[in-house]
Amino acid sequence: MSSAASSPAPRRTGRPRSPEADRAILDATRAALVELGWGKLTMGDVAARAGVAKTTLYRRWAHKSELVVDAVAALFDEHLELPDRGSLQADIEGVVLQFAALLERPETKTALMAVVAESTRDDALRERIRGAIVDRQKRLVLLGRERAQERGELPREEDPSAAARTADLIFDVIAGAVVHRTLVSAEPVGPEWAREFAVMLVAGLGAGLRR
Amino acid sequence: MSSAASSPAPRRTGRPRSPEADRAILDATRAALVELGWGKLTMGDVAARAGVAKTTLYRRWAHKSELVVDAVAALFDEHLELPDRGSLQADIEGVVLQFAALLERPETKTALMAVVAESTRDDALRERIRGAIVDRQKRLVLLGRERAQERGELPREEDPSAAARTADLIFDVIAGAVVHRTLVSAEPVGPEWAREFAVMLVAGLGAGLRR
DNA sequence: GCAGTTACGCTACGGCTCGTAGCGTAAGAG
DNA sequence: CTCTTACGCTACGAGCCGTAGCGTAACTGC
Repeated sequence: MSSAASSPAPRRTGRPRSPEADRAILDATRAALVELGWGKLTMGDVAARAGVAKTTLYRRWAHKSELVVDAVAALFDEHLELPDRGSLQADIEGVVLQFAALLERPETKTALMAVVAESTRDDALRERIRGAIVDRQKRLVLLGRERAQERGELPREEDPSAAARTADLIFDVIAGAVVHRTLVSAEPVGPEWAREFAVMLVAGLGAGLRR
Repeated sequence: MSSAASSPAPRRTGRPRSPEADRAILDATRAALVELGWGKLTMGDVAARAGVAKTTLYRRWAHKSELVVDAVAALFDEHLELPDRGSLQADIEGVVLQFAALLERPETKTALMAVVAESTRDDALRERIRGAIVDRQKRLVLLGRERAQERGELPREEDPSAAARTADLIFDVIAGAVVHRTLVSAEPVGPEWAREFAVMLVAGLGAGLRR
């Protein structure tokens, strides 16, 4: 969650913000993304769908991109997890298929790249994306590595900074490959692709760390 | 090149389109991307910068996204090549650094994700991006693999469809990782990162194909 | 209860961008 | 020298943005 404000004062006096309006707006945003896509989505349209005044919308989100980040982040919260599938390769295949399924959704597909594009010129937006989406994905990588180390599939790296760099590398490789395959190459990510990718990555990790 | 029209009839009668205007518009587009970014770039502004009437602009490009694709594609033409660096790993490092340098440019950084985002709802735009940008990148992958096979670093795959799938996989991994690192993680791609990435990928390729 | 504070819905607005139309003029082709 | 197309210019309706102003609703603290 953590819609708009959660910083210092949780607001103690006056009429509280309506949680129904929050939900209605985020739902309406996702519906609008599906029907119209990022480019044609307008604040006025979202407000109308949500049965809410436009001013109510602007009280919560200053810009379209922030609203969309929050709307999409909820999907990531719901649909990203990493059950133990028994091996590093199986875990990678699982998370790849899960992430790909998220990107196949029309809401996510049209919105994710757009907000990332805007974030290249907006530091606050980039931080919002990081906190709401990216960091949660990265946690899966850290968890998967921890499990693999417990299984003895990956060595434990002593140098913490090197370990962090490796985790970042793995994260960029996994997330980047899935995003590129789905959105740039516009090809589906099926079980075969996930398998081939995971095979390659596991082999690369083993060799790279065995140096 | 291949700016706007190159389809059937190269237009034989009447006043020809001004090549100076073409160049001026594309230059102005890149300049506007640097100063304003994708989001605030407007057709009117580009026309003014180029010293050209807005109507002249709309005669060539129907939408902002198509104009920007052509403007950015020229950069890819100029700055992407694959000199033989002697080994597969060195070739990968080289192309990664080259691609990353392109993505670090403010024009490219702000524009590339934006047009890809729009292309998820616009098939014509996706084809334009593919022809102007993606296919040229992919050629480097094919060239690099060919060289590696001549050096004996990679086996030759008999099944052509499997070979094509492998090439697509490699392409998505390389391009995706660099894009994700640069635009989502917002971390620089330096020689160390390129080395670690290339080491991992080469190891993964060797093992994956050795099955 | 009652005052204080904040959220809400509604309306209206100026400002900006879009994409097009209409005109007179410029530049090549036959 | 005519035909055809490109060009610059101006003007325009349409749509969206983000805000202001108002009266009303909801909740807190005295």
